[in-house]
Amino acid sequence: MRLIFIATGDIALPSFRYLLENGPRPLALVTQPDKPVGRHQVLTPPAIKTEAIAAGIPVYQPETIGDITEELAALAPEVLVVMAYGQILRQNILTLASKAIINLHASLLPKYRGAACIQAAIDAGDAETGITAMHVVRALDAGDMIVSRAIPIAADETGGSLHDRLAELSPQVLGDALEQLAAGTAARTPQDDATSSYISKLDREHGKIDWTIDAAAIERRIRAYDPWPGTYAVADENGQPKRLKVFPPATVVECALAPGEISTIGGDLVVGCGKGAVRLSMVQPDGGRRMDAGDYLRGRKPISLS
RNA sequence: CGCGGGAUGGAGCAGCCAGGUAGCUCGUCAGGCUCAUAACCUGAAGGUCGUAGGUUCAAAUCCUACUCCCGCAA
Repeated sequence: MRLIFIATGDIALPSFRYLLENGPRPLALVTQPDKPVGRHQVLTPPAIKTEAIAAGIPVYQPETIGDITEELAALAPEVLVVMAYGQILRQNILTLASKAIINLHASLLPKYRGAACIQAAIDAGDAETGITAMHVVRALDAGDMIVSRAIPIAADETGGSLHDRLAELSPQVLGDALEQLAAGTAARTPQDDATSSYISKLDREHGKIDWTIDAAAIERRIRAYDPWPGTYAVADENGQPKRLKVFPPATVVECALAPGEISTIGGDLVVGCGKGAVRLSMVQPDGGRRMDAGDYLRGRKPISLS
């Protein structure tokens, strides 16, 4: 089967490797241009590009994928596989493949269409999530579903750990979908728009903790948003507002504290929430490195969090 | 050179602006007290104050350069 792989995010790496090892070998990889990364803005290629080059797969990095429509058409692809590419595909790309254009999405659709689907599943307290393979249509993540697989979400699951486990699950879903497409037995299950939800892209500001909500919800969010976009509070250190990043694990405890009020009993940092309280174990103050909450309390003297 | 914060015994910090004995909260070790303790008391060990220069009678502190860590922005 003639296949072109379109992906940027690391979540697509295991699926790409799967194709390299088990076939069909991709005719080409389309990925986003190298981007400046980190404090020094070093131009960095996507990891998947590096692997493609090592494997001798041709790589395209157009600013807009529509720019290389002709080059891709010349490869006469039967199937396009898209995963975490980061660009909306135009109509002329959608009709490029003779057989199908499919997308691997990290949720059990129709739940959590959109970018932050992994975080959303943890944040909502879902018992399971998964990978769905579906046909790509013009509406984002709304195409008919081919096949999906689910995995349970652990009690201490973080966005990072779930991302990695879903990445490892993806090749199985991809394999299933390709096999069914080749055999002509692929399902086309329409998504129920009534039960769908859309999750927009997250940025750091989404990580500001609202201490007026339920402690259990805060604990889930701390896990869901780790490592991206991360969660933080604003600590009042003698009248100076200081940003305090918060990392898992956090635990829900019974403690009568007002939202944002802190207790340091026993060396722990316990923060009051709208309902209940959370004990934070790992934090990172402004200008400092990540440390135990107890260490933080030893040197800094926060009055409250907001 | 995108903007900013930081480097001080094992941990987290103060001291720096107005140079003059290395400090705080812990930890570690030894002893004491207690039915008991992440409790309390007593004592001890442990620091080239990131690196290299400079100014000075004298530098953690002032000046210059460098290294490393971190946040923001992307």
